[in-house]
Amino acid sequence: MAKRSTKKPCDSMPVKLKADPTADDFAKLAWAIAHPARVQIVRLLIGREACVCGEIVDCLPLAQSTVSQHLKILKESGLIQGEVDGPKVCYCINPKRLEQLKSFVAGL
Amino acid sequence: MAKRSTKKPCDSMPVKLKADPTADDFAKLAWAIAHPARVQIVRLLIGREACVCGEIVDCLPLAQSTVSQHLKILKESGLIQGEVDGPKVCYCINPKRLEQLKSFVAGL
DNA sequence: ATCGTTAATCGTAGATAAGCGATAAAGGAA
DNA sequence: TTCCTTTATCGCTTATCTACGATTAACGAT
Repeated sequence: MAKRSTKKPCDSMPVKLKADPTADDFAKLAWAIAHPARVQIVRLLIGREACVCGEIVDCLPLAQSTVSQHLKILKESGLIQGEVDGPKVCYCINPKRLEQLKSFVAGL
Repeated sequence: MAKRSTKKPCDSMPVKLKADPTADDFAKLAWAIAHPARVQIVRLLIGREACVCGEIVDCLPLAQSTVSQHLKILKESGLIQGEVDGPKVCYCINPKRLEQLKSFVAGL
């Protein structure tokens, strides 16, 4: 499978790849779902379209503060959004950002 | 956008989600590409189908030992494979594993 | 104003990641 | 054998993640 001496070196890109903003954003999105709890949160939100933070906490075997941190990470990636509703906060998926992630991966 | 009191609590899943092996594997794959350098390495390998480690080092603004660590992480995720070729090591994408990642994300 | 609920933040501890230089291991060449 | 090349690993430092309990902040209700 592996090509050996027949393969030329980095002809097309002999220079160092600069910090690729695309790769940075890709990695940022991948990082957001690079933890099982965050995968589950994202799936949960996709499945029910919106969910109050407390419900998410009830669905995970994690402390409230820990879930809150995961939600913060997901929010910072842009994958989810939180909307204050009185004393509660309702989280939902950001469809545009999700599509961005999908196209990144599909484009590999 | 956010549903409020009209949305019922976790009716469909009131119990804690157990450690979902699917989510674990998903997170593992996402983790592998959750770093810009690893995104670039994966793209590089997809684009040229195989590449000697030294070439990858030449393409990235990182020390050889650092690149080697990233390659190790990618290898552990199953996304890439390394094949020894004399003193060199030729890396290539594992298509099956890549497809797995794609279907995970597409299935979100 | 006070209480109760909800969620974010603080502080802390332990684990892990990221980066590098230096060294080791393995193979080819002289 | 002795070099030279190539890659993995070690040792180390710094920074970040993960998790938790406790506290704070914000809101509704009484």
